Amino acid sequence: MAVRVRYPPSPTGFQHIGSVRTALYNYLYSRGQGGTFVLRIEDTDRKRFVPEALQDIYDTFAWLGFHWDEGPDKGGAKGPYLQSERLAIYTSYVDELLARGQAYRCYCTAERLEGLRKEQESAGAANPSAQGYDRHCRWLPESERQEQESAGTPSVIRLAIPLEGSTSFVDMLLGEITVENKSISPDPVLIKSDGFPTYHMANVVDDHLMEITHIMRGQEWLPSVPMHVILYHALGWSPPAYCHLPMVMGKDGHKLSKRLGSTSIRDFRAQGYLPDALLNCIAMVGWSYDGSRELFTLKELEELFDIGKLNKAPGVFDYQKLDWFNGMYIRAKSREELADLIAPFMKEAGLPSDDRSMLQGIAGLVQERVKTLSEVPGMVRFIFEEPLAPTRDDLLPRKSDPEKTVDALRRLQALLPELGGSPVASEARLRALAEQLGMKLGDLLMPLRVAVTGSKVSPPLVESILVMGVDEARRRAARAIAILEQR
RNA sequence: GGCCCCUUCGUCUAUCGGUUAGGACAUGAGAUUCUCAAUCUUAAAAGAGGGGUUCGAUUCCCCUAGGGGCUACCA
Repeated sequence: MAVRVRYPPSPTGFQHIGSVRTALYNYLYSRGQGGTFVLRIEDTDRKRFVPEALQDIYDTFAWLGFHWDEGPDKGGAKGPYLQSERLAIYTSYVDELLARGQAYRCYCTAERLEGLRKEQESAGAANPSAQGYDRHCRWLPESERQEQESAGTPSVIRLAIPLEGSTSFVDMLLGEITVENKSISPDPVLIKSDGFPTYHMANVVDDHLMEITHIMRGQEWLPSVPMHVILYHALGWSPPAYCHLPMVMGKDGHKLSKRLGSTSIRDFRAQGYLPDALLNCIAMVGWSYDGSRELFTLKELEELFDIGKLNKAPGVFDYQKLDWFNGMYIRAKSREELADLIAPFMKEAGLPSDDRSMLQGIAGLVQERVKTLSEVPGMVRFIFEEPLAPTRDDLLPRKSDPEKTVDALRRLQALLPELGGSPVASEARLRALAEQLGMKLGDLLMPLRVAVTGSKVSPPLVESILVMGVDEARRRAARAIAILEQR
């Protein structure tokens, strides 16, 4: 049977590291198996729906560069792929369950449920097992049921979980798992009072109707599997294969959340991470190829991904490692590619971003010393905006007299117009000057570096000057000389 | 509280009974270098604890501990 997997986000927040990893593994598995990858939007919670989040799903995966074969934007034979457009389907199946007595209407009010919860909390250890709904309406006499119906009391529909026995299933990663029916959430809601299905109902019905063969998702779903299995059986279906992935956690050891710094993909994008780097890094949390190789393109991952190499233990997403990955990918780009990537960040920072040869020059300046694209403007701002006037202290190397430094700066200033062409040739001329003065090139250049860049730390000076233009560099050198000559 | 899952360097991981327990990030030291980076070399760094099984356990089983998840008319 052809493999069909799905990624079912709910549009309640932005796509983040954890959700994208789940999507990625599903995608990779579908590619490796020659299967189909389906996107299904689980928008059954009207209160939490945020339209921006829906758009974010499309934007994120377009940027990351992998896509589904069937989905709301793409169509497909098993649609619609928006759960809010499938309401009639869910009700028809729940009617069957109702008719067979496998589900029942519950008229309990939110207040009663709340009171029940409080009661159970205070009962504490005295009543260890029975937590959750007390199944009050499951045993409602027919007369009372009629009464509620004619009174028009709002109701939900609950699944009647078997009171005895146990339910088991096999997880591809975790093996066989068996749970006592007694410990399954007592009679979960299938249809809410607003007529929308809950996740439990919708995902079971849709996975079956969409002929999903494998469910790959985070381990936080593990506890609800027995209940889903019961639902499948109640509907006369058999469940798909399960594979529960280890969770991705933040540095605090908890499930990734907004508060721990940015985890949303759009934020990483804004900070100047490259999609390939991010994907590569995400893929390595919970899966590894052989423990030594860790640089992979999407294409390679598609071929190499293997469920057997998944890890069972949850993993912490390492931001420092992401920086390293990003640096590797930035360095692997060509000047031209990097120039294109840099342009929007220059523009965003209010710096020139249209001159391609200039951008390529900048790419050369920063390529080996930047971890994210957003660092670029700060690193090259001095090229476009004259830095604050340096102080004497900054200009004067330790243990060096002002006269010598001024003299060196003068010589440099005079030499500047002759620079040009290749950085190598320019550097050779400066090296010759240093030799002539009996100085090390580094010592000769430091005052000029401060004069030109405003800092002792900068991209390579010679190349920077060439990008900036020698005239501007001369002006700044002159300014530095003036500062040193002030008494 | 109950149920479920997990447990190798600080972090991501390799090992599918026999290894000096390997790699990577981060960290320290050194080399190189026009500063900073990048690059190269190098150092330190791990099998939670206790029982078994076995000629032999990081590896298989059990217990304990620790961590995480779930326990909604959210997904």
